Amino acid sequence: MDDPTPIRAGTAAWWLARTENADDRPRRRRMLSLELIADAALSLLDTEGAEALTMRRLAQRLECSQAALYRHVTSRDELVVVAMDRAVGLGLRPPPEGLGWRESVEWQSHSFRDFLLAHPGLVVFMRGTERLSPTSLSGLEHSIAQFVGIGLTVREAYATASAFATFVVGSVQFNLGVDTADPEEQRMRRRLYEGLDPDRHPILTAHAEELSRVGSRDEFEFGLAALLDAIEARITG
Amino acid sequence: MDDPTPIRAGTAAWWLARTENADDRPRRRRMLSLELIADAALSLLDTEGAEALTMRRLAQRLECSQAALYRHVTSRDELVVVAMDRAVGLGLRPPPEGLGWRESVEWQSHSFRDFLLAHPGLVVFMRGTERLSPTSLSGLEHSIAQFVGIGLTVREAYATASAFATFVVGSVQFNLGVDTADPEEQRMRRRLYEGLDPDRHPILTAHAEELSRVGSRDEFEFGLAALLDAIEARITG
DNA sequence: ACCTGAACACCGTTCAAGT
DNA sequence: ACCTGAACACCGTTCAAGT
Repeated sequence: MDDPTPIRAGTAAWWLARTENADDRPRRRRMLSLELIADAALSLLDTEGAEALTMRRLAQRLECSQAALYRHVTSRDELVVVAMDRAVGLGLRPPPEGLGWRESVEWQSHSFRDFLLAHPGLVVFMRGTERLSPTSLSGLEHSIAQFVGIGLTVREAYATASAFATFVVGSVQFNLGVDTADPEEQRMRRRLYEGLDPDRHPILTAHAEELSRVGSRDEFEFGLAALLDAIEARITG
Repeated sequence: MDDPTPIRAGTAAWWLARTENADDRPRRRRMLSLELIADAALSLLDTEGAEALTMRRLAQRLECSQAALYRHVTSRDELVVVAMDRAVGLGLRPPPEGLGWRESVEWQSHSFRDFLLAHPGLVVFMRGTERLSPTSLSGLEHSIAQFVGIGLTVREAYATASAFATFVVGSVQFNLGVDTADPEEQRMRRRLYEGLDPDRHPILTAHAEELSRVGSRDEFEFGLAALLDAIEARITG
């Protein structure tokens, strides 16, 4: 009696069905619960990395059978979305009181980035499917309100809030493969730049040493400052 | 006689070894080559999606055994990095002549984004490990030169070029899970917003219809304009 | 010298069979 | 009503055995 065309996890329809049915869902006491599974998934990601998130290892950690997991979750994809919803809840921290809008947005961006960097196992799974979760929507509402408060239209505020989220998550994601802060990686990078053909790469060869030390952090700071400047320009004139 | 501590694909050391040894590597005529494998991988990604990139299916497409692939590539990870290098080569198009710097950067950003959107299967695999490939480094040199030409320091130009790459790839990546342009998705999103608690979500409920139509495109345009404005501000003031 | 079949240790998911 | 063992159809990777 399952739905013949299953709804893909993370779509609006999926989150809609989830929030609408929240109250009628059976709430018997059980050993296993969706929350317990999602939290176990997050701790698995933290301790053993992204590749370790398998149904087998999760079941092992929860001391149940693999099949038992499918009682609370229809697929691994769905589990991932639910786990990311929880992760967002853990990562979003309210900024300290009394900051101006710029410092506040800056603080929140850094805070969420630091959270992602501290939990690299999560990052691969952040694909935007957690954006409509209750947790994310609370953050979104708050973020839009902040931007409307300084003079943006609702629509602008929404796009702006989304762009910040996209940039913060995106910049961590696009730098996952390689650790640019690692001195050994920097040394190798320098040798790579130095060894290029100077005719075809005049700048990279000439500034090999300096450029080998520029990393994902610099990229992030530049982009963040740019986004903040753009808002400032828009509201002042 | 293999290296006891294998070098991770995509690190500077890996690209270094690859470019330094390029000339001594045996160049016998073979049916199979690294380029052929990488291109087959890309076409597999295009026609069957990201999950279809397996060694088995690739071997099937190339009419060889799985084991034969490991003669040209030490692991699936390495294959992915090589394939992404080729993808970057396909995606980077030189801008039309005669554009100003702003229009040129804008054109390049849109052009690469459109490439990624047209080949969604690739995007998951863009994790920054292809940044040091010969193809990417050519693009980087060109991009830095462009920014130095309008007055940025070499270091700023490097961070700026990286931030653009990060933002373009990141924004596509963070919107992979859900198609915000799909009318059905928009309709569901509207219902989701409308159904929220108006006390806790005053803006989302009040502007549900308008906000349900804002998508990843708007995010991207806002962020791109912000980055461009920031450069403009830096060089004029 | 080059390639392959077959195996190994894993996956996600299902379902008849148990209690 | 709930849970599980065992199976199914897949993975990436290795290697003895072939030619």
